Amino acid sequence: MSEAAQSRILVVEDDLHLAEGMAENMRAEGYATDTAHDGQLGLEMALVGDYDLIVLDVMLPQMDGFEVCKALRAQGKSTPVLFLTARGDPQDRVRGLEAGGDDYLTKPFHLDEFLLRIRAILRRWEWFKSSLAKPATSATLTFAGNEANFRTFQAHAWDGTTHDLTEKEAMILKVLAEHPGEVVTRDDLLEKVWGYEVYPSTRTVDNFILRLRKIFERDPHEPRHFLTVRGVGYRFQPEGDA
Amino acid sequence: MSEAAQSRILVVEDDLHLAEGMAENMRAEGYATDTAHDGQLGLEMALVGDYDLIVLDVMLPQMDGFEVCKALRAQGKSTPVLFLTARGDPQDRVRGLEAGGDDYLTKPFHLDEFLLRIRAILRRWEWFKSSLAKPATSATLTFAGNEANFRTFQAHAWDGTTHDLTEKEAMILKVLAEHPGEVVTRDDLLEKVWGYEVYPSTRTVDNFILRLRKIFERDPHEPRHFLTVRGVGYRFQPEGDA
DNA sequence: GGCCCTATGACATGGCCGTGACATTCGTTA
DNA sequence: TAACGAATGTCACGGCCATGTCATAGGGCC
Repeated sequence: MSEAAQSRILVVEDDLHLAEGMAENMRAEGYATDTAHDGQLGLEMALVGDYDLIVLDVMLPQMDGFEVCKALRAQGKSTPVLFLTARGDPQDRVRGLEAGGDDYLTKPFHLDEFLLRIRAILRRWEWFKSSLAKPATSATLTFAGNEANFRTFQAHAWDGTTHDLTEKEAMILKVLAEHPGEVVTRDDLLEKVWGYEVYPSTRTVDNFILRLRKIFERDPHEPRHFLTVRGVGYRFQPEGDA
Repeated sequence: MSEAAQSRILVVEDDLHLAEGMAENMRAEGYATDTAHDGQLGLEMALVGDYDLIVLDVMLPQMDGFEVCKALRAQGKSTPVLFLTARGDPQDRVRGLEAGGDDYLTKPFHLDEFLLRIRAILRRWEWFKSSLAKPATSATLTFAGNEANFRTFQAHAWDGTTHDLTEKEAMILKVLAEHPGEVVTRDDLLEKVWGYEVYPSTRTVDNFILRLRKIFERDPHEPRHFLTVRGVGYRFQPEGDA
């Protein structure tokens, strides 16, 4: 598993045996895992480390899982949290969601299910999907006679042609569109679309910009909407000047 | 809650007070509820009535919940069952699943949690059944010379052939058809069709897409209606382009 | 026991994405 | 203003992974 895009997971669980077991299995799946055995330490690590997911036991020494999660959120950390709880306390699920958790699993659980949840949470484009959830408008981007639909992954260009967008194309377009007129760094794009600590070589991003230009620009060589800001990144300009 | 497609729920619980409390709350949520206070009666009602969900206490006079469930299944009833059990017996969950139950909740439980589970279980079938309930049109899907009837589970393909759809085939088709043109994730399909907490391995979904293509596509190798969006999911396109 | 439906694994395949090479443009300096 | 270096534009190739596809196993029901 030599994935460059290795997800970093923090396991906060006081049962050493269980913690190590989970960590082991996740490593086998290609995740990079750290463990903490009490809430206090867990919180510190979560705050400092740049994790993609935190697996958080509810019953913990020092500080229980809910508190850890709340503290995290209070500090502005939005790392996804998967709660683990012993069965028998039906309120846990509700409390977990209230505390800002993302998912919830009761012990004892099946390993398969555990890994499935993790995978589900880690999907890069959770943000992408969730951003489409509510306002119907946000699922669509319209500019200069172009129209891109993030739900259908289809785009209708100004010249009447229709294009199927790929996953990355759509995501990059969405990131840019979310900051109209602002410069978006390559690193911003990489982080949003590819995830933390993934740095495909530099040309990669350019290539996708290139493709977007080819689809949406009247003259790809003379871009009016996907502008380069030399040394910094790209800027999306919905209203092409005359 | 004036849903025309009101879900019918049977509560089998010997604690009269608790039973009435649950029924009350569910009614407030818009469900139609009946109650039975022992296993024997519960089983009879379950067999006769057309319920969408049965909430089944494990500890019951006459006949315990597991037996009721087993008997139900033996009679070919596949109504979803939510078990209620007093805390303390870790094996209950396993026994419940073995008996053919769908979910499991330990007493005492939080009302929110209870309703949450109910909603989750019902969601699976509710949408399917309710969509068939009223407008005759919605029970039928027509596209590109194909016609599928979700009430009869029969499909007439463009080439004149007739196919009997299986349960899963029909449900997957319906999920896709409800979001024409939109990309539907595998996870979406799994959740909608299989229900939460059930995650068949990845290839399963593909196989059903394959079968749908074989039935409805002129050239299954060159699909025009059941399109793949690599890395994301599938998209149903009623109007095949020329 | 036999049938139908579903789930799973193995293998083939095709497309997306990443990479590097080269061309080109921009900014900077003298 | 010309020249040089660096950043970006652009293209084409190839690997890898998601999907297509099939055959088979398992499970429930008759």
